[in-house]
Amino acid sequence: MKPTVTLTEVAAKAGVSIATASRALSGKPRVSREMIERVRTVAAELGYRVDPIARALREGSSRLVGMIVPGLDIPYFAQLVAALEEELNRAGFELLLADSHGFIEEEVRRLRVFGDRRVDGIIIVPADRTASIQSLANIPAGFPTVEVDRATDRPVADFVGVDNTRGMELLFEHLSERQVASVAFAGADDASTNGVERWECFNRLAGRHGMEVSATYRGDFSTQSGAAAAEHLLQTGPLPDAIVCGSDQIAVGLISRLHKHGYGVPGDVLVTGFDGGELADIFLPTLTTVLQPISSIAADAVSLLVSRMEGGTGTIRRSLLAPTLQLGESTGTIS
Amino acid sequence: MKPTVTLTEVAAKAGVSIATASRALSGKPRVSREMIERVRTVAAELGYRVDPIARALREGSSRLVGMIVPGLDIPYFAQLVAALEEELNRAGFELLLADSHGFIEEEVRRLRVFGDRRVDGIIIVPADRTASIQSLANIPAGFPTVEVDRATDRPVADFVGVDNTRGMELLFEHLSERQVASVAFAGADDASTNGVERWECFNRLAGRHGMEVSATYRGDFSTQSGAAAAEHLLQTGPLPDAIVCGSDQIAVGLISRLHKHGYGVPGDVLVTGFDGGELADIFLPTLTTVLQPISSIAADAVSLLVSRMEGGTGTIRRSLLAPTLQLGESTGTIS
DNA sequence: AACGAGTGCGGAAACGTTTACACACTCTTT
DNA sequence: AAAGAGTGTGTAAACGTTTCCGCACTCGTT
Repeated sequence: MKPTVTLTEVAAKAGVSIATASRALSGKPRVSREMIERVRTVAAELGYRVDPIARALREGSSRLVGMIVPGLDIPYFAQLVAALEEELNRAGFELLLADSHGFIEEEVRRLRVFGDRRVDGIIIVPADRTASIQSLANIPAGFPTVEVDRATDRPVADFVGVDNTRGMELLFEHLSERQVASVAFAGADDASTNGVERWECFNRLAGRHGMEVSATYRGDFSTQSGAAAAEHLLQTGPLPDAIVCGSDQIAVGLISRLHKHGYGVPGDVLVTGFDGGELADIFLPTLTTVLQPISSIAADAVSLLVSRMEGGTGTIRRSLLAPTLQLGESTGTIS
Repeated sequence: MKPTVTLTEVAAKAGVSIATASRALSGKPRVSREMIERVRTVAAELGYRVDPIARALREGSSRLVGMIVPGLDIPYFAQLVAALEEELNRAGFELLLADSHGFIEEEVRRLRVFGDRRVDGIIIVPADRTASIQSLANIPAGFPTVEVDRATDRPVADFVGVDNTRGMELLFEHLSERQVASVAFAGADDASTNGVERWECFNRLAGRHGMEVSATYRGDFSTQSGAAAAEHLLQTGPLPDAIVCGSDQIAVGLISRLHKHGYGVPGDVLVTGFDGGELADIFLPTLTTVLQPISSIAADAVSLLVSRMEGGTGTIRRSLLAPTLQLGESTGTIS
């Protein structure tokens, strides 16, 4: 699978030096109009395509972007990767994908490989809010990097993610309309900024809307965690009017478990999710959730990355994108 | 993000030529024991790591494996990618990921880029049973390639996937035990081998078990298709005893839609899925489905690929892995 | 008429490896 | 004692680009 036709051959056939051929093809100045024309034609005839490896060696850049996620099998991350891959491709980059499985050591290891491979930029969903700061410290300062979905505590790179505050506000407005007086929280622990922020927003907004907080459970974003939350809530007392969950996965895990214990949603308790996507639409009941603007996140992340790669310097940016409320049956029949 | 320390520096510090240094590090013969020791120590001290780009240019291989899937946002493919990424990494390869979105043109375009990038192998889930033969024709004969999950009609590369026949047999044995007398099918069209095979198996096995086939619907593997199937079945007459679906997505889409029309599962009709995974476990009702041996598929695919890369020649292989039956509530309460 | 600036092109170096080849040396074999 | 077979090491070429630099030439300006 070696390059069939090299620049040397193109140059030879066009009767010019490889220097001129290179300039003609790459659109660099100091080449005459007709020369450009001639070389281009020959190149097209021969089906020449520049060898990315040779170019990378010479230029020190590869038109490759490395991405690290903590768990590809998590639907939300899969969607994120899908959106980013498309966006990167549109911008002319290939995607080098790695899964950290949530381990810091894996994260640093894969980041190192990315460095060796001379990726032009890095997209990362940090495994841990604090520990990942160390992983990212291995990246040279100013290297095009963007954190997606979750941020690190100290702003060490550009960040693009959903506006958790706005999302929770939308949810509480809705719950308020539904006359909810008591709420419980089933979310994630402090390992991720999303875990922290959604939790803080929950408390603040429950207070602001005068709702009583009956119980809280914090694990991770998985369905198993949702099930565990259900058990916890059932043990600590009577169910509240509504349960706010940190992700759709948690919500369905929780609903599923409540169901096993004979409690129905929205009959016995209202439930909300966070993320949106296919799961929310097809689950029974369908989920009232906060719909993440995934394509916007992807587009924003890539454009941020590209601007950095083009030398765009300046202070670290933080881009929070507004989500939308998606109504489902889990907070009552849709009117 | 350039390599900080090169082989030249290591050689200089060790007081040897770069040739010897290279041989010492790569474990090639014709170097003395103590020299290997010396160079290795110096390399470690300096934190030297070989530059994959320079090596790729020289050797013509990159320790990169390209993978193409038709839709990363499809949960099953996401899981497959996750499993393969892990397996590849274990074998010392990085994953270059591309999404064809099911389009042949995208497929050939991305394959071409893979070629330019000198990937050492290709893993592909063909977009189309027949059209993808042409895409794959662009790959030089004998180039390490493996089709996963779906095969092309003509065997043009090694294939690893689930044993559809076995899977469907497991399902029908189960349905037979449940005294099912009439069945309907909601599966995918002829674009993929899985679509074809599961359909053929369904017909064959329904016949063998003496079940009446009430209706059939064939779209794609999505939940939308499942919903459409539900509508179709409801229109064509009374519901059968059981509905066999071509994927879990179809199953949940179908159940969801049946629910909207007031029909319950397993109360009014039994439903089976195909694939297994989180969705099947948490849906209400949980799904009786055929659990794909994803890790085995991934392991097999990579080992097949690696053996080809090591020069393993020989006839094209076809590896069908046995799935297992996973019981859920959708075919009746679990005893 | 001489000069400087600008333009078009080619030669060759450089990116960091791996490896073919040559050389020197040590044993073993005749 | 000469030849042959290893063994350890170094020199240099090669992979395919991009680009620095130098040369030749054409203008427009003094």
